[in-house]
Amino acid sequence: MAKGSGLSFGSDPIFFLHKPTVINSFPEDHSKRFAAMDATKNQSTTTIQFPVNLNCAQPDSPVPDDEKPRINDEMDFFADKNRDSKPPTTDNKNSPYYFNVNTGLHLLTANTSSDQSMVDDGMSPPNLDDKRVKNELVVLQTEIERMHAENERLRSMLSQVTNNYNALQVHMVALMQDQKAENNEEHDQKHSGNNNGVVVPRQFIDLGLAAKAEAEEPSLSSSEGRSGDRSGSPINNGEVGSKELELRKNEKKEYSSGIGREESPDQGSQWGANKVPRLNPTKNVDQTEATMRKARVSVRARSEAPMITDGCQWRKYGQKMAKGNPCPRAYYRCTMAAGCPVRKQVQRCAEDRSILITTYEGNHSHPLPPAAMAMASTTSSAARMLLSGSMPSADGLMNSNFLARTVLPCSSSMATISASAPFPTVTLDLTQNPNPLQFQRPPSQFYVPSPNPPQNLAAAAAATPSSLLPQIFNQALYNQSKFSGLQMSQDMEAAQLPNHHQPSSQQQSQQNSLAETVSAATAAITADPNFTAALAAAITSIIGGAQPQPNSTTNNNANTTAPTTSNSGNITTSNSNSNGNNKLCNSNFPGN
DNA sequence: CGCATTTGACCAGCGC
DNA sequence: GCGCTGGTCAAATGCG
Repeated sequence: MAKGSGLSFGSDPIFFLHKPTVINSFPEDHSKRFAAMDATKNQSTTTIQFPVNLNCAQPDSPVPDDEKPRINDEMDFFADKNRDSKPPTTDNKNSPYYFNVNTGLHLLTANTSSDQSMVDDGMSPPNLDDKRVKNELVVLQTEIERMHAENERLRSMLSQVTNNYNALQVHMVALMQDQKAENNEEHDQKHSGNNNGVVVPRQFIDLGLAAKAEAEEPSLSSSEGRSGDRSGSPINNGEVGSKELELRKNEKKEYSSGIGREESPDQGSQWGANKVPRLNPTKNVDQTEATMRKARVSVRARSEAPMITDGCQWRKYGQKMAKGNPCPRAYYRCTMAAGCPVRKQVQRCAEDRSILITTYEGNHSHPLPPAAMAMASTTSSAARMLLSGSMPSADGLMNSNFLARTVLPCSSSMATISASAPFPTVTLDLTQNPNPLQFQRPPSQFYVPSPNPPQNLAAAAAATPSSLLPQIFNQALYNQSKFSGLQMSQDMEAAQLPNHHQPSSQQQSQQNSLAETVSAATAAITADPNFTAALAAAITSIIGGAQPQPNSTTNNNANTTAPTTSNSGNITTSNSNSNGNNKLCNSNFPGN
């Protein structure tokens, strides 16, 4: 089996393996060994689907002797059906042409039916022709170069697929949004008398649904009085920045006077929108549904850094002491674009302060750098799956499994989905290796066991010092080689979903594969920001996408606004004020 | 001086 | 109604 990684595009076989029957191109005794091996079946052609390897040897790197083909390397040789030229020999012009995926070396084989003499005894030394050997060397050189080009082509193809995947996500979200909006409009016309026919412009959604859910909330359909809302539509981002202060003041007045607060939780106050009535049976169904849509994605990762690097820029707007945790909770909002509704909370785990808990809510309304895209894709996908399921029900459980195994396959052993909280939360626990204890979870949480422990790249990355980075990537590569099998199981699970939730099988397998890659990348990135840059670069090379923006991944503090001055390791909790509320840490970041 | 952070105040939801 | 809690605001402060 090839030792490198492989990537399968869906179920379509790309390369086929044919066992060579006659070897006449290697000066060593490999030809003899291959011939002996195939003497009894030299007419057979075994066709095995096999993924193409994207990490073949570089053309100008010498091939050590121990990497030259061995007898058990037979599986490493691929018939290259895409080659556009035949080797310059006359007796094998109709033969399949093989290359070793590990070394880049090629085997030339004779026609199996016309060159029987070379395989009969299997022990005689090869009849080497110096001229032919030279020719073969030239061919090898050419082929190595060709493979390099092919490698680049495949990378480009994969990059294209990645882009298509993201585009599909956006498109699907848009379609779902349109459909939902139509339903809401019908509903509003039936049940709301204060709409006045005002149609609120739909907000642009980047990757996820949470912001979409905001737009879908019936309350926004009656937000006429909030037209000056600072959140506005992200489409108008350019205006938001200059008028934000004024709008905030106006909003504050409305906020204080209670105008529209209940009915129009604005996007900019998305986190604050949590203050809208929680799961209250006395409220109408739409409000409950809207509440359920305010999904959060929480990431638990071991990190000494004050904040995990997710590729986005954040501005701290508050810090509070939370009940039951001596570590303060910090509140951040995304500042990569004015009006971006995404917020996050950062807090140390009370039980284990080496664990950093980052909770995201909302979806970015602006383009993201690749590093941020990984996180956004994972979190928004998690939220999407969460929102699409009816959690307390059996169906919800099923969908939750589907979530963890499709959207979050790499961290499926650490994915918890809480339906008991006022707002559904997906928790990605990147701090633990899979073990039986992981099942000791509160009954209110659905815990998703790992179907494939080797996929726990996240846990490996989280628990692994940076010195073991190569192993992480080896695992990632190994993980990629599992794609075909994963897709199969995922497709089987997908079959349980209603038809209208299913993309085409090709789209699904494509999305699943890429989602896994993205999830793996995200997990690795979030696990330890100390080697984020290396991870991001390597992951990017794996998925063949654009290189991360230099300042988005190489310096944790350069692209975030995380405090950098309070790394003393001390935790200082101030005394509570008069009502015991709003305890604030004095110049202490929650991560310390 | 501009920007980010800090931090006291404020508000809403919830439980009693 | 009251107190507790979570979340946010915005003036004050710090920093480059």
